[in-house]
Amino acid sequence: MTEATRRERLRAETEREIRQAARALLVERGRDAVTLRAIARELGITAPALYRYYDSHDALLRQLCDDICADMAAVLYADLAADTSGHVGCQVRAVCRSFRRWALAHPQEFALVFASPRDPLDTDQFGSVFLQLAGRLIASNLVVKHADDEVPEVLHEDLARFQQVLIDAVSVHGVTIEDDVLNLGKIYHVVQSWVRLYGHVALEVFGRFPFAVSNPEPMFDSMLDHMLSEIGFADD
Amino acid sequence: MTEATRRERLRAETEREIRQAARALLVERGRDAVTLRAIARELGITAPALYRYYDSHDALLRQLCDDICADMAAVLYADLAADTSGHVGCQVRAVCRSFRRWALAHPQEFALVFASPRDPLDTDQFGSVFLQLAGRLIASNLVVKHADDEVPEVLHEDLARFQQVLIDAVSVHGVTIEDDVLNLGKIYHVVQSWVRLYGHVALEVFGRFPFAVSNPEPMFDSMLDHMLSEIGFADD
DNA sequence: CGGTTTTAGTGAACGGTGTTTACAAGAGTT
DNA sequence: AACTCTTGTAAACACCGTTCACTAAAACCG
Repeated sequence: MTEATRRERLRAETEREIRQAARALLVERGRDAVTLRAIARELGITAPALYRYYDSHDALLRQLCDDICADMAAVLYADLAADTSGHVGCQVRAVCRSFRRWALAHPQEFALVFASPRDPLDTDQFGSVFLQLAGRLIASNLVVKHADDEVPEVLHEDLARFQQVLIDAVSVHGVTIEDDVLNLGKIYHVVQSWVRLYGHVALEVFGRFPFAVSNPEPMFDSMLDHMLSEIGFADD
Repeated sequence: MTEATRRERLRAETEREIRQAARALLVERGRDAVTLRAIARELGITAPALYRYYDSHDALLRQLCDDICADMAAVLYADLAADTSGHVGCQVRAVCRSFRRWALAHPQEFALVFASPRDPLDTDQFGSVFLQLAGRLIASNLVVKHADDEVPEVLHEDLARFQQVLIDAVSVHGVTIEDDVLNLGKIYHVVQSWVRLYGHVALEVFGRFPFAVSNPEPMFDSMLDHMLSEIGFADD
């Protein structure tokens, strides 16, 4: 069965251990603790050996980002699947809550993936996760509600492109979106929802609300309510 | 006039140069380039000498954060003052735009101050800047519009405390807020506005919109419009 | 099988980092 | 002038990313 040679198996195993060690260091002692020497120490090898697996410390960190995104995606998908209500509104709510929960439980990972200046070109898995989830949820049965003329005309081009990206993303998985379900107005509100979701979660993770919030969860839920009703998921 | 001794003046000057060098390094070559040795090199001294001014590298970074906040505050206040329209809605818009402009022009600073995991205890100047600006603008003549019962009851306590903090913050500067102008519903919407403002700006700075936005400014302005109308600044 | 190539790992080295320590030299004080 | 306080230095320690020459073992091949 395993076509891999002995050497390939060992290499894959070592690579797995490297990622695992890097992740543990990030979680337990922060971004700056993810050093080549610390990772190597964990594996019982020397630092230069890691260059057989990654071109540089930077490349390893990028890999780490991708791993984090993949793991987060798995969590989000799982929590989405756990919602058996059949109501899209509930599903959206479940995913948003899942995102917040994940971010609060993994602040270092969140900071690395979602709050580091980076070139917009290099994309990790996050983009596709977002597209898959958003696309899937939108495609289901979102009530058509928003007129295109609500959104400024300058944005039409970008939003139309994003619309196409969304359609392509879900069509890869066999789902098709009818044109009347996904208009520009709706796309715009999806983006606005992402702004609010991300804004709240990041502020909470980074402790940047302008006052001490003793219990942020109801505030988040309240924000979600407004967000969902605004986007048309009011009584789903 | 200058009561300071010669030594005190020299010390203050050196400290100023340290901050200046640290800032330049952050701006030009990123957070990781702000090293004690690099700063010392810039001043023509040796690294251990910096320990006469700061307890550690970490303490220096914290000072850097405060400096950044102070500078940003100065920019925001200036842009606020530059708006001579007399309309509070225009002033809020001016400050929000100023915040976005500053963040885009200073991504490294923004990331350091607004997107680093930190203990919520240690507060830099940002909190007071926010309070001053928000308080001042709210105090002016915001149309009463939002009922308290819109906000979940669990939030009342936190929001009431924040309300008091706001009142105190502006009263220090001689401004008083009448009770009927600042109710919990309004406070809640102020917080929600901060969520959206921060969310958009951070997403733009970090390139984390789910698709390539070729021209984010109109999207920001559009968001601002919705935000202001929601908070009651519609036709000010 | 025997010889060759490919590979994963080592150890030493280079220049960089934060931090501590012992020490010098000047400024301020009495 | 003698003394103290302050600001700097140089040396050292342990850590960092990275390069390079080298070894030993695995894989390949005639």
